[in-house]
Amino acid sequence: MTSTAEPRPMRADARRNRRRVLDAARVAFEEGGAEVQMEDIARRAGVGVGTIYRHFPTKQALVDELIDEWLADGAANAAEALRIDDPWEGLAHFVRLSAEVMARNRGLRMVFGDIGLLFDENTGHQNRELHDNATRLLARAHAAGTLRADVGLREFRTLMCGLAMTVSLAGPDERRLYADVFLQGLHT
Amino acid sequence: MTSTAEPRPMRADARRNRRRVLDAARVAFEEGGAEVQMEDIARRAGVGVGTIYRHFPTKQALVDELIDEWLADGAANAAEALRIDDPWEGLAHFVRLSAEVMARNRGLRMVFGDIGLLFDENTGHQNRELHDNATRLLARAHAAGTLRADVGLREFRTLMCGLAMTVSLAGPDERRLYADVFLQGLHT
Amino acid sequence: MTSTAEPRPMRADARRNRRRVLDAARVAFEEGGAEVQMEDIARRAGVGVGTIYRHFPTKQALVDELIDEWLADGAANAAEALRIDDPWEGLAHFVRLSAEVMARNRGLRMVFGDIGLLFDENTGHQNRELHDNATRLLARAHAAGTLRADVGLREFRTLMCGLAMTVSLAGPDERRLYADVFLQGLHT
Amino acid sequence: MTSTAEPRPMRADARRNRRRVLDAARVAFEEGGAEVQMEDIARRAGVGVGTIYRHFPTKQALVDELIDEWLADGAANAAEALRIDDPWEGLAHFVRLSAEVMARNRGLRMVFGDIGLLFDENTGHQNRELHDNATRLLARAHAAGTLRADVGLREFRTLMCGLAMTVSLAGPDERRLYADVFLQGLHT
DNA sequence: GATGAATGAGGCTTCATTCAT
DNA sequence: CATGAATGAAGCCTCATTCAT
Repeated sequence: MTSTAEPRPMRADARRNRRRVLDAARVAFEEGGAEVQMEDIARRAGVGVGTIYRHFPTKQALVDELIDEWLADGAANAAEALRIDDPWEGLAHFVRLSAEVMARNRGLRMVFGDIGLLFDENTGHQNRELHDNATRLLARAHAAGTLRADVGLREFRTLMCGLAMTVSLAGPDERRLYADVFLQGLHT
Repeated sequence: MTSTAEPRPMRADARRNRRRVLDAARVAFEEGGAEVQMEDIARRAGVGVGTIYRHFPTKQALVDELIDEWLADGAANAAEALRIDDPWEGLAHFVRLSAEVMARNRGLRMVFGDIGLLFDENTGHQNRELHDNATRLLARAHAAGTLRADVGLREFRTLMCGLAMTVSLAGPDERRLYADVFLQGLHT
Repeated sequence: MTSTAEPRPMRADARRNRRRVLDAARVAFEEGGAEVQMEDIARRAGVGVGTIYRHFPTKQALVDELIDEWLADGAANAAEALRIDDPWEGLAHFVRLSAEVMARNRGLRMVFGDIGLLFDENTGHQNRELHDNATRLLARAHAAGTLRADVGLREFRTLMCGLAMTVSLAGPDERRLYADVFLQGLHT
Repeated sequence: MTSTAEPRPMRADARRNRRRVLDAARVAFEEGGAEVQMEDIARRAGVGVGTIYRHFPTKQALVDELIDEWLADGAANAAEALRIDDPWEGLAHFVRLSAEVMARNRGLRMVFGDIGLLFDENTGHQNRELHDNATRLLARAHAAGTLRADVGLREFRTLMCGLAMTVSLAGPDERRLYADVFLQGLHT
């Protein structure tokens, strides 16, 4: 919602604090699951709770911001994947990059329990760019005849939620295997 | 005081209430996620909170019971699958049946956020029979050369957690598709 | 309140249950302090909670009954003490017997925290006979000049509450010492 | 994070609130016995329940703090008494001062029902200074031949618990009498 | 009559959020 | 602006009492 009309440049230290809070929150959610408390996040960030509330009106708002960052990462990954000419390789690249992002954000998944909800129509979490890029990645693969025809955007998204679960349970060096199994499942 | 430590037959109405609580809890977790309140569960079950606590000392104990039932269902499914002679068909049957069980227990997944944790060494949730039967299902498929060699019990379990997430986001008629994609990913 | 007009003879087993409950309660209060639960008492008595409620409408009523028994014991002790001719020896005998009773009822003290309250005007716990006998015991000792003049019935009672505390903390073989110290303090 | 583990000076208002809570709790326990509720204490202190829990993690912790203050008062009284040269007068002074402290803390006694428990080995409530000073007070009196030889520290403590009960039932102007009777009982 | 399962008001405690310093 | 102390609604659980078996 802060697309244009920047209200105010924000002081350097304020921006730094904001960043620290977001990073601390991501780590905290990862270690503590859904029940991390604002005090924990504040302590990790090295600030007082009050400072968090200066930047985020609500705990939920803080979580929302993390999700938006997650989706933005996804959009960038999809864009990068589109630069690969081969349709299937592009899709595979996107899946592998996404596995990393999803693993890094495993804490968020635990907050919601249900990643799927994040991409739901009722939540405010849509990233147009991600949506568009993913659509094109799938379309190219469909056109090339390498992606199962019965897997559209909706199915792909649902399956990706499963992959998110899987990779978030796996160690860093296992993610590649799981991405491969996943991709094999999608191939015609 | 009953000499040989009989677990006591339990009055008919008590057993019925216990069952109602478990069923109500499953539904409640499904609709309300992890934060359902004991009062909610009680209301759905048509009993007072006290009755829940007579049967389950703790909210967690109630959840644990549901999980144990889940695993027991899994064990039974695996046993049924073993009765199918063809190794791959047996595995496929187990995966499809499991998709049903996992979908029915989607609420529990949300309670934990992390199903993987359930099968952790540190939690009390192991079902020996499920473990043994699954091991044999995989061994048969490996011997027949139909299952990817790099997918052992651990990997299978991790992947199943992903499938649990996927099917719990899907409608009843989509589960078959997701199970198929999953199985295709596992095949050599 | 059940002086005359016995409502009904009460069946033998009913009377026995009543007795068992009272005894179980005394022991339970002693071991568990004020927070013993009705279930505990029932278990110790070997009956169901319902049976307790058949005999005592309220937990408080059960406690009241125990207190009344305590006071009745005290009255009997005082009567016995009055049969000793020597005034001081009579008083001493009463104090020593009381030490036993108070020790046996230590649990009740913990229930109230404040034995003094038991003898308060606002509670229903007066035992006329105890009151009268104690008055006479003191009067005799005062007349003989062996009891401090500044210790009347009120003061004596207050001091006895202290002795109750002391002996309830002491082992069986220490009670005599504490009673002696107590008596020495009262002597002229 | 303050390198040398400073206990932190604590903000002025925080310290004041902590004090208010302790004082309110003392009064509340006195009036309401063991079953005072945290809400009551909070209301009396003019703070919210949360504030109590910021200072004391548990109701029990609050009680513990009051007990420690009680024992610290006792230790100071014993130290003061030791400055009196005459052994018996020193002991007498300690007993009289203690009567005041015990009366002021009558509520705490009711919380436990059993003060003796407070000085038990299993509770964390020992005050080394009180223990040492009391030991010396008794030793001096024993050496002077004015204190009964069969009353050691243990017996003295047990008897003091009785005095605590007595004075807490008495009005302010009666305490002196009860202390005198007590002392007379201890004298050779 | 006896039993123990069911009830539910009420207590202790937590934690997101607000506000004085 | 930053801090962390204060707030209080809300949740889990207990236990005296009631009631169906």
